Amino acid sequence: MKKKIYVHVADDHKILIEGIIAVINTDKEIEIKGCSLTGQEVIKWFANKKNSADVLILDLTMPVLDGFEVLKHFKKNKIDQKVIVLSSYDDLKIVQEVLSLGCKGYISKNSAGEHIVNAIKAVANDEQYFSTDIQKMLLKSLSGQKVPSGKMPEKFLLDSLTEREIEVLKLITKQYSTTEMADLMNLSTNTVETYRKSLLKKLKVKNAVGLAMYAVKHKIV
Amino acid sequence: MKKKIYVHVADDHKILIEGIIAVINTDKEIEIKGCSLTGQEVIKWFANKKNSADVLILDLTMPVLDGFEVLKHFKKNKIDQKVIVLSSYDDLKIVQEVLSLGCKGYISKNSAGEHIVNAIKAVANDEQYFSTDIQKMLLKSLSGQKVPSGKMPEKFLLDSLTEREIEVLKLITKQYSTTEMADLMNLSTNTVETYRKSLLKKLKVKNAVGLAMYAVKHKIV
DNA sequence: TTTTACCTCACCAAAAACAGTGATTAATAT
DNA sequence: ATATTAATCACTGTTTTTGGTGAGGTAAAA
Repeated sequence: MKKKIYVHVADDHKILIEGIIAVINTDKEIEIKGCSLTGQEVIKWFANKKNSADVLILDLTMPVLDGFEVLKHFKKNKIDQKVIVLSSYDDLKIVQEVLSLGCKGYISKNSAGEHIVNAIKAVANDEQYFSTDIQKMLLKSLSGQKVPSGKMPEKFLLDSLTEREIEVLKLITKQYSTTEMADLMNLSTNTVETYRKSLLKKLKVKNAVGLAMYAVKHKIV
Repeated sequence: MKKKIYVHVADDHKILIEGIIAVINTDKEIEIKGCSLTGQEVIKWFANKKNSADVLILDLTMPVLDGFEVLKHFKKNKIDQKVIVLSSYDDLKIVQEVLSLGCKGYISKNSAGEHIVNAIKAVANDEQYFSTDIQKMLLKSLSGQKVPSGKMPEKFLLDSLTEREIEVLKLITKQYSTTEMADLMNLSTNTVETYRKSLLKKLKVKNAVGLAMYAVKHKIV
């Protein structure tokens, strides 16, 4: 019998935690050592010297403190905690961000539950682990290919807009047409259209209405 | 041995589905009869006469068609399907909305997994079921107390416009194109365009973005 | 120094939106 | 009985948006 692997699970949805526990319990080698519903709880739990876990399964979107904050906390305080991120986001930038923050594995929530068990074992054994969709994405980017942007938290989307794009976005919400904007900004209509297309792509919406709704939601207007 | 209860699960996150299945499998009385990842899949599944389920567990946020649209489809086509909504939203208006659309139970994703089993049994037995947090909220509102608004998607209500126009307006804010609306509402594109033009005239705006902004301004967003 | 990000513009093609006019039916109100 | 309103659809246009590809210049960063 190998040594047991102890795991801590953090996600704001209890039901998902229970699902993970159910999946993990099918494997005798792994044991749950506790779970948290917020990033704050995670940090508190690991701050207690009586607590420890070989692997932390970490969701990125949680109230109070999110997964990014937890990873930053570990890095800042030089706590060498093995972390597997379990997220519904599948954007390259997000993956790169958490990897730079020291996470050792990344599993998309869209992948099958068995992957969690494999990931835990790999990471506990000082390897890295990525679910197949994430693996493909990383390989693609390493081979220099462009990776289309995927689902990601909105705070990242906002940052990715340039000044000009935000200008155009504001004018769109004021019902300006492309020619009117080009006039006002002293640009060619082609240029304005380029920004328009770039906005659609970056914010992952279908049309100008989607842009307007996004702008409202994020108080850009 | 009682008669088995057959259940269909719809959620865009496979892992959550697996979690639910794991929880449900602890109870011999209940059996999974299929699952869907989008609202469109749900509708298609139930449209097939070979398929049926006593209870549908329904997420509200799904791609292609969301949970609201699924409930609307059932109501419109007078399909008497027992539905339990499983959502991360905990706003009173959302709960009222889905109840008015005929749903029989509402479980917050923050509640423990055992509730799902209880909910399924209750609803299969023609009762209603709400997780404790939702119950508290409903009681509070029934006793006339104000309920603070919780997490919710974008919703609104409007006057002076006809029902059909409001429907179209709602869909426009969701980035539907005219053909998509015509498809969904079983109308000709000409008709939908008529509503569109009528909206532009009545609300005195230039384009679809103006409509969307109006919708936002005159409602709860 | 090389790479990357941003701003700028062009050309092409298809899809969608916008504009106006008019018409039928059914229900409702006067 | 008649007028109004809502819902439905058609025909014919023009304008705008959307999608894709490509590319030059500049400034900052690695």
